[in-house]
Amino acid sequence: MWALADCNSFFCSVEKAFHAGLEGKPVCVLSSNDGNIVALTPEAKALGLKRGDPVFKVRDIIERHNVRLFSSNMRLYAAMSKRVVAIMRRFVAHVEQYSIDECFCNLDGYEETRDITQYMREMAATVKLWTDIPISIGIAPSKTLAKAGSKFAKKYKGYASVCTIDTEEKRRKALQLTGLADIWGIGRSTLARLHYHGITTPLQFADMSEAWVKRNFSLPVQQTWRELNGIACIKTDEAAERQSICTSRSFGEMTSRIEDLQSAVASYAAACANKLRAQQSVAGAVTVFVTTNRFRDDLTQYSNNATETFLVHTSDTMEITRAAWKALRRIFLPGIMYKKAGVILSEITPNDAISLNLFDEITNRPERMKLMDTIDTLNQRYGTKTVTLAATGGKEERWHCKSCRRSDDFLTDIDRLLVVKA
DNA sequence: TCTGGGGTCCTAGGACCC
DNA sequence: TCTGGGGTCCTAGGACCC
Repeated sequence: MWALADCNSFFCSVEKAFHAGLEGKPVCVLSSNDGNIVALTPEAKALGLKRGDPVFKVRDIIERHNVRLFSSNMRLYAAMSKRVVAIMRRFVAHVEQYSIDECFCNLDGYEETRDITQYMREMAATVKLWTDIPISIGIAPSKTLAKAGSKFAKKYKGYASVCTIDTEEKRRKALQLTGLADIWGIGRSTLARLHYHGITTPLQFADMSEAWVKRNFSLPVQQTWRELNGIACIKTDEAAERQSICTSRSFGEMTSRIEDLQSAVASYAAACANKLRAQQSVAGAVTVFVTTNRFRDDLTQYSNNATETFLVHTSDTMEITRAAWKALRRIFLPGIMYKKAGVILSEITPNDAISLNLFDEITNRPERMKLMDTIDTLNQRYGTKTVTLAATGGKEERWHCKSCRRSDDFLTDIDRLLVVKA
């Protein structure tokens, strides 16, 4: 059996944990530049707000109902996520973290010694008590069914945080009552095709013959069909190392200056290189992309990307930045108002597998690796921007994201510890 | 005026090989 | 004049997820 533990309105719940008086209030967390709603509480949903809504379009609802807004602070959410997962691991040996706010817990073997529904309720209560984060848990023989179960647990108080689908009767009932679009693995396009075939509920879909599903759909949809029939076949075991690493941002203000793009690209390249070194890997290629604001039909639209490859795989910030700038120069056009840029590292391999190259132009690799180590250590100890390349620009660049409602780094910055007055 | 960021996997089609 | 069959690899784009 699998349990899927999902944090309720995770980003909002984290903010609520650090800002008193928000219980039962509508709260939203916004994307970078405070552009869109990316997370919201049930109270905010009840006002008609939706995930993805541009803030400026729903400004009147927000003001009328005094919705509390926060800029997203991913560092804070990641730190809280770590704590939540650590608590889950106290209860279950085999936990697969699936996303920042979801974990699959393998309950095989636990059934024999205890009531797993009660056990998961205990886990949820502990997470809530120790972190203030509410979670909902679904238990079922497959991950897809467990996810469906967690939605019931979230929706109906009666489940007391845990919904278990462990009989054929419960499975059929759950599939009858779940929306087809809410099933994990069924997106917009599959939904449309299922509708075309007259299928409107997950139960109808699950009851089709396997041959029919194979004839009409691709592998992932076939897997979903089997999972809905209680046959576990989806593997999520975290591939610890990413195959690509991307950092991209929309700018606070559009710009046509190559100097702005250069400092933005240098910052993103450095962020990518940090993530790369953190997972002890090296990359074989770097891609830079730039785009204009696709919502402005009054401006010339342009988007392009270019890739530079490395003779020797690397995680060296200076080398990656240099290559990223070279790629940028290849695609930069003057007179264009740019809105966004990004850097992607690919061809990622573990850094113990670096192969030497006869034509390598860098002769002091060991020293440069040591320099990177030192910089990483300094930045870990004294804050992420303590040592950077001058190329990343100053503290106040016009292209920097606007996020005026950002919470402090309560969990990762010693100077930002919450002060409690009792 | 203001519209997110970061991933994975699959598949179809082209290029190339014999 | 007739113009095959089987395979691999790569890539772009689609679909999906959070």
